[in-house]
Amino acid sequence: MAHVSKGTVSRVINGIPGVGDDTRRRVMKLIESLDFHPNASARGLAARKTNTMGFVIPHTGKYTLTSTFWPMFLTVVTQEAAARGINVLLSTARAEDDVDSAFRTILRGRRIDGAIIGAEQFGDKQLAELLLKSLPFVMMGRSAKISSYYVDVDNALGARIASEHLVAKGHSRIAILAGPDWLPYVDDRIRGARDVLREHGLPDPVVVHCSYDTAEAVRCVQGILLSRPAVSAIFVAAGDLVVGTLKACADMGLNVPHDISVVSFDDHPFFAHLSPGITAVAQPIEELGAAAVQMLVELMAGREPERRAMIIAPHLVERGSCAAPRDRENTPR
Amino acid sequence: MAHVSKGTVSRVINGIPGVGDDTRRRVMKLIESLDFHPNASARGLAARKTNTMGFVIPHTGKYTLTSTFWPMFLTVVTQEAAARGINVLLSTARAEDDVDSAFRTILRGRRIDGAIIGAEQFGDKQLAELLLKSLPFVMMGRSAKISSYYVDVDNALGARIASEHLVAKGHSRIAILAGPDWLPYVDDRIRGARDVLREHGLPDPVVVHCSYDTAEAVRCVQGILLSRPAVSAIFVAAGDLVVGTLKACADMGLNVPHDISVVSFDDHPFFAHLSPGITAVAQPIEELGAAAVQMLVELMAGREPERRAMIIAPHLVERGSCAAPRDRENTPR
DNA sequence: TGACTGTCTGTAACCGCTTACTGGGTATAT
DNA sequence: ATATACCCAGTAAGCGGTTACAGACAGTCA
Repeated sequence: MAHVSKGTVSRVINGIPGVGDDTRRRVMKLIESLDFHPNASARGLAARKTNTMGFVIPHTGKYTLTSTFWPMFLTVVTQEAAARGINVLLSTARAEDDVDSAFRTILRGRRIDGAIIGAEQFGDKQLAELLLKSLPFVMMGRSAKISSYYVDVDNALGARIASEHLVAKGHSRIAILAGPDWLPYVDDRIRGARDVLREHGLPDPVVVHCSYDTAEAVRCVQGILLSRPAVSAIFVAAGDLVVGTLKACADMGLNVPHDISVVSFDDHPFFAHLSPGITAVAQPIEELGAAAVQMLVELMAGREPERRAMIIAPHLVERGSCAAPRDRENTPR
Repeated sequence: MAHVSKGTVSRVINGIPGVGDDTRRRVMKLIESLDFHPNASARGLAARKTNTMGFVIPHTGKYTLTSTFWPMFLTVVTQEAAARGINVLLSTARAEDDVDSAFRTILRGRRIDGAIIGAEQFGDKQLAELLLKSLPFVMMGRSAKISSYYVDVDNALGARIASEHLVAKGHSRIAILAGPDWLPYVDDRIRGARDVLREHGLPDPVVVHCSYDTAEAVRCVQGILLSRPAVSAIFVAAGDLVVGTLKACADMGLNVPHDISVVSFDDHPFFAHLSPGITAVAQPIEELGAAAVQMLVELMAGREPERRAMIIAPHLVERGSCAAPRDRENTPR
């Protein structure tokens, strides 16, 4: 120490009271001019906290960060975290095995103070351990397997909004291209859409489940388009399936929105620039990210968040992919 | 310790020789059954290494992870790192300010042992500091401002491949939609394309620089399409500009590839599913990621990498967006 | 003026590991 | 049998902070 003592320096760095104003100023200046930065490991050891949070997302396809949701969510989370001075450790574990090794090492090694986790990521085993070790974490999305703190978009509401939009345009035969059927939110979205149709006295939608693989989406949509009675609109219940849907329509010579309308659950920057622009139910990504980080921060500070779940409403972004229906019954190809 | 000593345990955990086989086995078993995981901070403190690397990328637009390159690259890097037991700390700093605060804290706080950095990310100041503190790092992409270890795709070659493809199809009037002109690789790509045209005795390409914003890309391409003599093909020198390009073409009623051909530098999963599929020069993302991590690992281990730069060749993925030219001179709109 | 109180700063004991160094055994050489 | 060497395992000194506790000093109050 240039002038004074040691423990004191620690106090000023951490903004702990009980330090004279002049002393504080002096030390601050020294720190500044020496460009001193405390060693993270040492602080972590002594204070038992690393100021780092983990971010764990499910991997979809070859490149896990290629979805229409996670990359943007990650961006927001990173930013929110940075604003609070906390770092983000990224984990894109693939197999269960990886989760069980890499992730455990991170957790048990106290490399992070908490985590934000994609709800679909874990079976009960890992989550049980998380809870066991009482590592604070919040899930993105509700999990069917475990009850914990989480943030989520109002999936049912989003589906309702999309469906109402379709119904308002005059559609009555609607298909839903949905994600894997074991995901809670997929169910919620289907239910929301079905409810709307029933309320309007319309027939239940055709529901096709599909993995988040574009090629498979194409096949699924082909199936939908070939089905009879023909549907006049498709509610694509996940942004990752949009491109595949458009592809299938184009391949069949169907014009969107002329021959068939498309609404997406999930928005993405480039949706605005496709032709036509894709009408979408946009997830409130900023809010979701902020809420997740906020909640996690509370948890890490040992406080109890106000609510166990933050459900945020999505909103419709109307572009050009929905129009009034047109009879396609007699124009197979 | 259940049976034996302490420093010994450390030795077996770190696989340091000088430990009897039986002892080693015994300790291992104990560790296993106790589900013991050493504390990362403590190890970091004592060993002066954190087994964590930083990943710093430039932010483009609102969501920094929305580009056609970085998300996939990040995925690969994360995976490669995980395979070597090292963690990835993500930083998506926005302004220079952030870089100067958050990043310094991370670096100087020895929170990471090394980093992979987007070359365009830094002005000389930060890089100078990095070098100063001798924090091992490798850049993704060559930087005009600093000489350091880096991996990069062969930009000129990629541009040549794209151009040769166009020329082979019969195009002679070609436009290049390129990124910001202060980026070294943008220059390389333009140069590569121009060289090919010259070699074939064709006129120099029309070059338009553009930020990585889709709306701006649309405007730029409109300008290109309106220019006379009309071009018959556009070499989109960055994947992020593809959607905007297609949008502009569609808006003008131009069919791709019938009225105008499009090649992209950068491939992306969904390019295959657009109509038509986008013919693209695909960056060898796997190799780039692997090379970057490999290089960084060498550096972190205090070894000297074989080469100062790893330049990897891209390859053409031919799909449907390029066709033989057709005279568009008399069909303005 | 002496006792009491409150504020500010120094002291030192960890935090949980790594690692250089020391020392006890056993095997090999003399 | 004694000396030399080698292989293991134990010992303890940090690594660079945090923090409970103690102590010094100045101000208050009677």
